[in-house]
Amino acid sequence: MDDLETRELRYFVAVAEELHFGRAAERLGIAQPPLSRAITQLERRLGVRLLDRDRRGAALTDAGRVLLREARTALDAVSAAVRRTRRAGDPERPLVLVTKAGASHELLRALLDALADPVEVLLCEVGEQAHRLRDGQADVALMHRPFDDLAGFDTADLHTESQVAIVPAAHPLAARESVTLAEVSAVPDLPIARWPRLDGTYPDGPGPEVRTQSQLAQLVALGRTLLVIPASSRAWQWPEHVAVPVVDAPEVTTLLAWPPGSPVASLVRSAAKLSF
Amino acid sequence: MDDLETRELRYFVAVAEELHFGRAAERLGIAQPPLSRAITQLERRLGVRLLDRDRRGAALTDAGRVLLREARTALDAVSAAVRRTRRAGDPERPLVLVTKAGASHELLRALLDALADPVEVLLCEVGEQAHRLRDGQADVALMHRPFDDLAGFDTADLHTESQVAIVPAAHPLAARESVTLAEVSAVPDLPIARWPRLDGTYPDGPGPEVRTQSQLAQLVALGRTLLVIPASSRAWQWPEHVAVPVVDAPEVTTLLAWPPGSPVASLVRSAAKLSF
DNA sequence: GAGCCTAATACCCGGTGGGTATCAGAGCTT
DNA sequence: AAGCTCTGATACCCACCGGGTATTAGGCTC
Repeated sequence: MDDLETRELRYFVAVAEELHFGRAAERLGIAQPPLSRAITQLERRLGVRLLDRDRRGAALTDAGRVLLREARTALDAVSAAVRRTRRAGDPERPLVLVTKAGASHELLRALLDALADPVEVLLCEVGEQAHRLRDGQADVALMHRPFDDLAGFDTADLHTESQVAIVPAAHPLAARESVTLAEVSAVPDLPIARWPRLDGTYPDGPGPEVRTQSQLAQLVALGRTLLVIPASSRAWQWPEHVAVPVVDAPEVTTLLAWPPGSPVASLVRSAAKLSF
Repeated sequence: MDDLETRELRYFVAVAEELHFGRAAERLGIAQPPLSRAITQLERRLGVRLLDRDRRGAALTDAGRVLLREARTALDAVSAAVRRTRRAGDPERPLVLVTKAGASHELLRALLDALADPVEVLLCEVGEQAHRLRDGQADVALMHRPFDDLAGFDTADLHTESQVAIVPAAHPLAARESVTLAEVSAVPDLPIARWPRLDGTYPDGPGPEVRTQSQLAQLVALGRTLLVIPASSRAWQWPEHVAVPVVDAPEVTTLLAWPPGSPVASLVRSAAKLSF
């Protein structure tokens, strides 16, 4: 009566994301009628209307939005169970550490040295670490406060530092000893790039839209945007750019995060202590 | 190939908990042969041996222990999805707050007043709040640091206080201005009670074993054990007992906890600010 | 009103989850 | 040592249900 199967959750997520039964069915590799029936049955079992069907598709109800969020985390948890169990059965399983491209090499190197066991490093795009951790693709993540979403993880701080602005050497700001956030936000010819939100849409603003680190690097190199980043991120500093301290930007803490209850906790904590 | 159904997880959890196919099958309401087959199939699909079958039952492998832990959290997440979706579809859904019996009445009252919306209060035993939160039976929990397991939740502190020891008025310690943890631990005629661990076993020690608050209350009332608790817990202080400050006991923080990403976050945060 | 695009309904089929009956092997008991 | 007992595994069958195709039912556009 009240235990759903993951299949039903997958089906619902597909429909909720596509908002279209036909496309969702195609994505799932099944025909449209069984999918319609499955969703109807799901609604009957939950006793709740999830979608408002309409002549040109479907729209989520409030309850549907709740289920979409909950179903995603539940499916992640199931995936995590599969991945972690498989890895636990592998005799020479490496620890998987996920980090975004562009994190400090020195710190990463020191960390890998501190961990005696073999470690596999997985690179992902900005903001993706949490998801990799949640669905079991990684055991531990290198993340940054206050940027990354740390909700639901245990953490150990590694390093705290201030931020600098990366500007073309020829720009007026490049001569400054230091700048403020208000100043860098207001530079009209170097609007700050906009990252997508969790739902894939972009906030309004004058800056260019970017999805990946490499897109951003391209824009910075072209002198089309400026960038506020932790001081240690030397990878961004080409000869034709300079780094100017931003006095009132929040401190950035590089830290390790892992799912609560994971057996990596003790290992990682001691490594974090060792390396700093 | 790599997506399990919750049914398979439920079956495995039952076997892993009973360590006996027959009893597990009975608990699940199915016959033993299909259960054996399901577990075998699960092992084949994961490519990992989960149980060492034996003449007198079964024992978990390392991978099996991993799957047991992961499967429980995944099943909790699925239950949470069902509960929260049902509640989201209910037009006059109350917020469900879970607290252990014996928490401060004044604080709880102030909190309920601060929350404009109707709130349903759910009482549970010590240490059970986290589970109620994880499987969606509650939206927010009143918990205590450093006692409760806060892993995986967002929190807002409400109140911090020191601890006192509750001892019979006739006892020598009752005359003291203050005591230390070392002193109260060493009182031979009032050994501190032992609570079960997460797996249900008890740590060694001279004190009586308790499972519930009321059992403990009984023992305290009988003068068979002493108790170190936050100073505000007046409910424990009968006329024939006195409270003696414990100078080196850790401060106890009463706080609200909720699952990350929950829409109650903003509501609860503002209420927490209002009430203190 | 014709044509379309949507989701829902009708109906059939095959796979598989669950049932009973039975087997197989490792301790006990005597 | 033979047999009993308790375990999980195997064999086999059935019925349900998840998935398929064909079709219907609305509502929009032109």
